[in-house]
Amino acid sequence: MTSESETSFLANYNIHDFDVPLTSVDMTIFTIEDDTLKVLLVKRAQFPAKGQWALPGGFIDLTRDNNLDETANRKLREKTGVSSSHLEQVSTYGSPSRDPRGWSVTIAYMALISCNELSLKSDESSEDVVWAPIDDVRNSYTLAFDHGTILEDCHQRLKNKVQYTSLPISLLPQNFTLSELQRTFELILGSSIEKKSFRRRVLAANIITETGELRAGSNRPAKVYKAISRGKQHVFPRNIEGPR
Amino acid sequence: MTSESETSFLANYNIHDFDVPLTSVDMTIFTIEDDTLKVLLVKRAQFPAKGQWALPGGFIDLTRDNNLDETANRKLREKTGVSSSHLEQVSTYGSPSRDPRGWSVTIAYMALISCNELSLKSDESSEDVVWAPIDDVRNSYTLAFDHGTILEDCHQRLKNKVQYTSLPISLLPQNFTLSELQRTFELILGSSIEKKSFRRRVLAANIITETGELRAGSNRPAKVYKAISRGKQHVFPRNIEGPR
DNA sequence: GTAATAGTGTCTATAAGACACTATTGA
DNA sequence: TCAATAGTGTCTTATAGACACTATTAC
Repeated sequence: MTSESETSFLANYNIHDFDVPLTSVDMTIFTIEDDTLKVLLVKRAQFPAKGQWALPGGFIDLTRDNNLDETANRKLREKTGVSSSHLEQVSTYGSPSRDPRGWSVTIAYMALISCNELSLKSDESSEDVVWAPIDDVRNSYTLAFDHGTILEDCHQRLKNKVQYTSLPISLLPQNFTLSELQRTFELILGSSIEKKSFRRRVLAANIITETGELRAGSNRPAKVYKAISRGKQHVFPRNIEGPR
Repeated sequence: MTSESETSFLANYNIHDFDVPLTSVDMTIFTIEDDTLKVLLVKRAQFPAKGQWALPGGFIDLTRDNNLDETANRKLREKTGVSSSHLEQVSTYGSPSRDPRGWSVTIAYMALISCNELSLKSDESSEDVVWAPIDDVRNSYTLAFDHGTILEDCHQRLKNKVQYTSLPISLLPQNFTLSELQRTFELILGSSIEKKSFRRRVLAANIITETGELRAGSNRPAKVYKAISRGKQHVFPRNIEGPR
């Protein structure tokens, strides 16, 4: 496959002979806490944009990462301690002006995690880490670079996907009740869902199974379910329509 | 916004002090010709993978491109002469092994164009340019790098989108009949669509309008339509289901 | 007239929304 | 008993598939 002259071409090839953009990975990490959809923000401890809020992210480790998903997973682990969850590449952004260091490209990932399986970690790159309610970000946080746009695009992707996939299951702990799942869908969708429709739809899709346990309360106990294949998303052939 | 110390940080920052991946843009350009879905392939005139078939693409021009879409549009123009069409970012790929020059990232775009508005152009980077029928690629072409995977992912995206968007309109000339449009959907979908269902769906969506012309033939002439807003895709709330 | 393709009428099937209903718990 | 939430029965509505039907042209 590799001819003799290709070998010599490669021997003489030096990546630094050309101008290449800076390339990084940024993460929009969603969770649900206190009945609210939240996103992970870090206060940058280093230049550029030192002291500003931003999405967590960083450079590809060329010696360790074997692909972009590994970079994203590494970032997720560094900030949250979580290693598995729904991880999805959303979009890639590039321009000469989005970072003051020059032409830069960032691959944006969206991650969904259950808030009770994690422990937030600051590190040398961030002086503070918070779960910001998504609705507060626009008013209470000024995000560095084009992270406002990236966050909006990821949020929009999540809102779209709640309409035709089972994705929000990844925001819950392993075990959950149908009411909890419905509430999660409603939080993302921003409107209420009719209970019977929701249950029919989810149960007919054959993606969750009863654990046999019951969740007690001062009311009728709810059946506890878990995903049949955790992390896999079901695609429905029809959107949730919402109230008519 | 930019503090005094950030300014000095940037003055001392040299992108070449760090290892950064090679970054490129690759294009999967679809069209329909001879009642067949085809994809544009180029035979590489330069190392690496000289002489192999590949998707058209290349490096970001840091002095001219203002964002990644501009890079993709430039590549599209260089190869086909077309400047406007449906252009959509599909996915970004990165690994140390996908290009022999080292850790590399490529942003993959999908473009849909009408075959009668274009003229294929070879240039110094490609010794040959062809429209390859999508079904022949797997058997008759060995693609360089990971372009086989990229092509499959883009093709899958197109097949998914035909089920719930009006995207295939972008594969036709400005004017078209409903039968031509239906045929286009069927080619991508890989199965027949019931005529009445298709017409109801498309007409109810209010995305095309009669031009007033008729397409003559040795049969009843067909009404000629055009897109109301060319390039914009309609998203249907339900998938095409196909034959029961 | 026929062949061929354009275009319609209308029935059935599927899955969502609406909403009233029953069920089961703790206090 | 009541309050509260879990869970069901069943009617209506919207849109897709099936398929037979009519319409309009060239020859």
